[in-house]
Amino acid sequence: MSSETVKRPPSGPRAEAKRQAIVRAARELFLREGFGVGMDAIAAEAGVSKVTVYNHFGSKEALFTAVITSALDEPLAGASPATLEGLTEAEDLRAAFIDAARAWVHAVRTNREVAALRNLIAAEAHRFPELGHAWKSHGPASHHPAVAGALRTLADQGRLVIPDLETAIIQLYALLVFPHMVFGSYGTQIDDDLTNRLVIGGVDMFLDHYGPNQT
Amino acid sequence: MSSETVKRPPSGPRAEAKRQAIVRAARELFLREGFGVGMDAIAAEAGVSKVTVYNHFGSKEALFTAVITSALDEPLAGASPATLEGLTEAEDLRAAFIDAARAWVHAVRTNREVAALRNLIAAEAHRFPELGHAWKSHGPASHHPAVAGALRTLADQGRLVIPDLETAIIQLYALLVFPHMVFGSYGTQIDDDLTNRLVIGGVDMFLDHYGPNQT
DNA sequence: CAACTGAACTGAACCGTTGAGTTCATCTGA
DNA sequence: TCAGATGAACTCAACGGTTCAGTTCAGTTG
Repeated sequence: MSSETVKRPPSGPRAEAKRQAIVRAARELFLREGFGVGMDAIAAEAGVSKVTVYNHFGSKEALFTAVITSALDEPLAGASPATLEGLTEAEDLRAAFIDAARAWVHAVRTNREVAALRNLIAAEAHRFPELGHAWKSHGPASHHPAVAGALRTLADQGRLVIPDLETAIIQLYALLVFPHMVFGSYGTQIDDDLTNRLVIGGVDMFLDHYGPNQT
Repeated sequence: MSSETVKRPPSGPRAEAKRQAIVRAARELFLREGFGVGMDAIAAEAGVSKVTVYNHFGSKEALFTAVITSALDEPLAGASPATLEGLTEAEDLRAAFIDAARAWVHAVRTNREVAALRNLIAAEAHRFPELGHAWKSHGPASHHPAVAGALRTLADQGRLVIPDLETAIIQLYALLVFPHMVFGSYGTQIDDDLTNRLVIGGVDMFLDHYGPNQT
């Protein structure tokens, strides 16, 4: 009888290179054209034979999930945790807050791919139910704890008065990053000037409300 | 020569009923299954022959745009403009503000279909470029002027101090409705209790910052 | 009321295309 | 040598859209 080779993904150094090229091309095309893009197009974009694609990933759906999961681990959070940490020991809280907010907003604004990914997943969620969960857990929840920790520390230091931490966190997100996410999903972008005013105004509003001077 | 009948959509009482049934079924299936759903399925769901569908709408794309545009005119804004108007002549500004905000948030939260529609359009935007524009103009921009008017009036009355109206409007949206839109597009919903805290906290934060007592 | 009319509807078969996935003989490079 | 890559040709199913012969139904006429 024959050698009974069950279909397994190829391994080896060159195989890995091809694999990366395929994922990269697939990601780009999925993002640009949606899930409806053809496998031939993906193979061509990757500079690879269609058969090779099917040797690595057994199906289009498997390739799609591979793209999503790989994209999930990669660009997480940007530089936000570092600046968030520095917040608790800053001398000028408002200035440090504005700096951190600016970096954070910049990360959200430039990563247009993240928004596109979210739309893709939402649109194709019915075909990949388990992907929604993976996305949600890797989404904003990832550096959510960092923000929570920073706010709690500031409250413990007496520099902020936060009666309801959960609400405060969402409000902070809302004032700083949600506008860019919402407008982005509408296809429009907030210009630099308005972005700046939103950062400063948002921070001032937040500190105005939760600062120790006020009730 | 022959009767030269150019293809025109059927008219008459019975035709109109069928047409509505088709649009309703198509909307439901597009929302649930995405644009990839088959015309046969839509016809079946509408209790109608596929030919009838093609007699009314010449193509799948035409049907899709019909669904979108019909959905655009229908549930607009809810009851927000009325409550917004009452704001400028309310005795207790905070209480009236909270009432208005609650109604507004409720409208956004219950209309889960609106969010799903937005995702659909975003996902299929490359196939229907003109639809994105129609959506944007009918989206939040529709009662945006009402909010702007109310805030301006309150500022003129001296009950609010708003140096930057554009920023203030976005902040109001951000504090009250954006959280529900963002979470909704992630597939999760904000529970009633947190919703309530966000409404009250958001209004307090806004009034705290823009009220005449503060700078 | 019965017969007629014509537009709208039906059901099923059908066509052409597209796209996922496979097969296979052949090439390539460590 | 041999696993992995290649390309071209192929299968198969789904889907958009059409055709057609026959049916429903609202309204009109005698």
